Amino acid sequence: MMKPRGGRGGGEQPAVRKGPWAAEEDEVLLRHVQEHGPREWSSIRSKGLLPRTGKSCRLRWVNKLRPDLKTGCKFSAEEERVVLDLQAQFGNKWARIATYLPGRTDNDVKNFWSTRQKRLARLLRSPLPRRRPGKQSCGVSSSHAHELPTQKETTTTQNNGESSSRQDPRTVNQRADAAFPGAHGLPPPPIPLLMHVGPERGSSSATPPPTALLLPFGGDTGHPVAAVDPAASPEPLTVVPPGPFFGLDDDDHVHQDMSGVRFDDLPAEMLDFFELPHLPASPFPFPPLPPSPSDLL
DNA sequence: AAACGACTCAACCGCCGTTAT
DNA sequence: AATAACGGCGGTTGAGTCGTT
Repeated sequence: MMKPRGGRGGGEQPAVRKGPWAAEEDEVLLRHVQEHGPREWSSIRSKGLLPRTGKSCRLRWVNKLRPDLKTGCKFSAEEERVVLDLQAQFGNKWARIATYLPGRTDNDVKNFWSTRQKRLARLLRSPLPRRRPGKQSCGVSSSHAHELPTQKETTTTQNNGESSSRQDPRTVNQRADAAFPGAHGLPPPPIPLLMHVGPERGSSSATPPPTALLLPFGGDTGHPVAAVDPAASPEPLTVVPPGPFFGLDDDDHVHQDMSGVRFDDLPAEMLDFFELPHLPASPFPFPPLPPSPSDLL
C-alpha cells in the first residue's frame, strides 16, 4: 500500500462538514488562498483549518469566492449568444465555455443552459407560457467578451459526438435536435416551435402564406432552426404577427433582427400564438451551412 | 392569504485524467 | 509499473425565492 503523499499529517481529521458555507468558513478559505494561492485544497482539511473536503473548498472558491465573479445578474444578450455559439461548437463543455465569459463559472453556464433547456422544453408543451420579470442583466460589452474561436480552431472538438449542430440539418427533426443539444434528460419535443408568417387564420385574405419558420434559437447563426412547408400542413398554421423581432421583407420572407434579443425578451403575446401542429418537413431555402468536419476532409 | 408552479443557484456526487509515491 | 490521492469536470438535486392563480 502506498504511503500518503507528503504534506498529509497524521492524526484524526474532523468529520466532513457538508451543506451551505458559513461566513467564517469563507474567511478561513479566503485566508488560505491568500497565503497559498488557489491550490492545496486538501491541506485545508488535513491541517484542520476546515472540516471540508478539498473538492468542496475548491468548488466554493471557484464558484463563489473568486474576486472576479459576476454575481446576482442574469446573462446578458451577448453572454447568451456566446454560450449558444460555444455550446454548438464544443457541446456541454461548460468549463471550456466559461473561459470565454469573464466572471462566469462553469456552474453558471451549466445552470443557465439547464434553465434554458427546461424553459424551451416546457414552451414546446405548454400553449401559454408566462414570463417572469428577470433580474437586470450585467450587459457584457463585446470588448469584454473573449473572442470566439473560429471554425477552423474548433474542428477537432466538434465531432466528439456531443453536439449534432454541425450536421447537415435539412429536416425539421434534425434541426430540432440541433436546437436542443444536451437535453438528454428531456423527452424529445413533439415538434419544434413553429412560426408562420402570412395572413391570419380565418382571415379573408387570399394571399397564400409564403413561408413558415421555426424560432431562430439556433444560436450561432441566427438562422431559422427549421422550416416547414405551409402547403403541406394538414392543419392551419398559426400567425405570429410582425413585430419588433420579425417582419416580412420584400420577398415575403421572414425578416429577422435577433441581434441582442434574448429568449426572455420575446414578448409573451407572441409566444401565446404558438401551436404544435404535426407537419412534415420540406425543403426550404436555408442559408448555407458552415462545412462540417467531414466535409473538410 | 395560501397553494402551486417556475425559476435560480449552491452544492454534492461520480467519473476520469493527472500526479506523486 | 502499480497504486492512491488529488484536482477538474459534467450531471444532478434540493432549498429558497418569486410570481401567478
